[in-house]
Amino acid sequence: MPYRQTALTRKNASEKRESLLRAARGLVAADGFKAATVAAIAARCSASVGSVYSYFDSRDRLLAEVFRSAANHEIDIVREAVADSGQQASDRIGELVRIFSGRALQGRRMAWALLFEPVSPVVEEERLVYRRSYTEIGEQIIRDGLGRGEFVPQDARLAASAVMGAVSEALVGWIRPESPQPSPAEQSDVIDGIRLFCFRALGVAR
Amino acid sequence: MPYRQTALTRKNASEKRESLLRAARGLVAADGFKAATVAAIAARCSASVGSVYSYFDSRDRLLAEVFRSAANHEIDIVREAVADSGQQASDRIGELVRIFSGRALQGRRMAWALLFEPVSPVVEEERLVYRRSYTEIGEQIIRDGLGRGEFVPQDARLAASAVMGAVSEALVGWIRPESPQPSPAEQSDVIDGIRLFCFRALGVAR
DNA sequence: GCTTGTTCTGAACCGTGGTTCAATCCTTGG
DNA sequence: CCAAGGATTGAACCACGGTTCAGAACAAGC
Repeated sequence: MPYRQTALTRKNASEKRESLLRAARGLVAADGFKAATVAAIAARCSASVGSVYSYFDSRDRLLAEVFRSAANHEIDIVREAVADSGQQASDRIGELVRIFSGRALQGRRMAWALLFEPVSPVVEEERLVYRRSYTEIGEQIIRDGLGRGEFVPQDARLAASAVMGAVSEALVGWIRPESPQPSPAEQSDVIDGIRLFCFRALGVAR
Repeated sequence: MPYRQTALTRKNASEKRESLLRAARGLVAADGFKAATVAAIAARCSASVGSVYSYFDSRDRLLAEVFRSAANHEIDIVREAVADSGQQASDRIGELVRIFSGRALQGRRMAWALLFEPVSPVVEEERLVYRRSYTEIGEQIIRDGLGRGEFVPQDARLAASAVMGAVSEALVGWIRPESPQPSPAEQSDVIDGIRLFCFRALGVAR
């Protein structure tokens, strides 16, 4: 029974669809994609395994949708925070690093799921888009900064990748599910450390 | 039939063990850990599936051993290249980045397997050690450089992680199996770009 | 209430690849 | 040449979770 659009026949079809997505998202936020089995998702909605397949083609597509919505939510927040309203590019990069890291350290399980957890190729596809989005945001800011002579001349694309890599790697130790929640003091130390590292790397004029 | 030490009973037992490891390593180097199925490994040695289990407890342990030996080989090369013999710490970090990146761009499939390919938890354990080794090498050099006043004061551990992250992320696009082999010119551009990025980040006095 | 169409249910199915083990082959010592 | 024990073989087994689908439950129209 391939997935058909049922919104026209049942007025609460899309509502149930949403509810399944929310259930899956909850499971992912609590224990990662691995925990979001079809059975667990269905159970959370007091629905049956089979009914999930009336709303989604496959578990992979369902999870891809969960990934997309969670990722978009994150990206919107970051994009909002670094929107160009005339400040220094370095401040905008600083905000990018700060918001990204801060949210990751707050919602560690979800951050880990979005950034690092092994997932199926279909979901990995979404992750690629997600990472690229961040890199593009960074790249644009760096390009702006280069235009204003705020940064040392360099390849903006490479620099943006390297910044994202530096941030991710510096965070991964703190985000990994088996590691303990860092204290607020540790959190701000890490974030400040990364910010400064990135500022120096970009050659921010002081 | 759990794995027993057979070296005492068959003088070519350890030889066959080696041969299985070499076969597995070849498969990993060609197509990643995923391609190293027990059947494929056995076939490469004209051995049977079952006999693999006379030499190894499980596929996971076999692959963990493959990972360890390949990783140690890489690390030895890097360690050799950055051994302290009185140069500037910045040159040593430069070499670390150069050798690491150069080798990754050369043996892309193996680099991808060691750095990024999803693997079982048992093998992931080895990867953790592997990454930590690189970070520790970097950390030590940075610490030396800080002692000599070559770098701007900073947390050596964080800086080393960030450097490794920056390098990995800048490389991943070029290493990913589905991406095409970069030309020599592109390779040296990337490597030089990352080197400079890291130099700036560390605040190398110029 | 009956008919017809729609949704829901969950036990059975399936694909994959690691693992086992009884049968067989080989080697060694006498 | 013949045991006896270790090594080898590979088909059968198993675990796992996603997927299916025949039947049950339900809703709508008459």
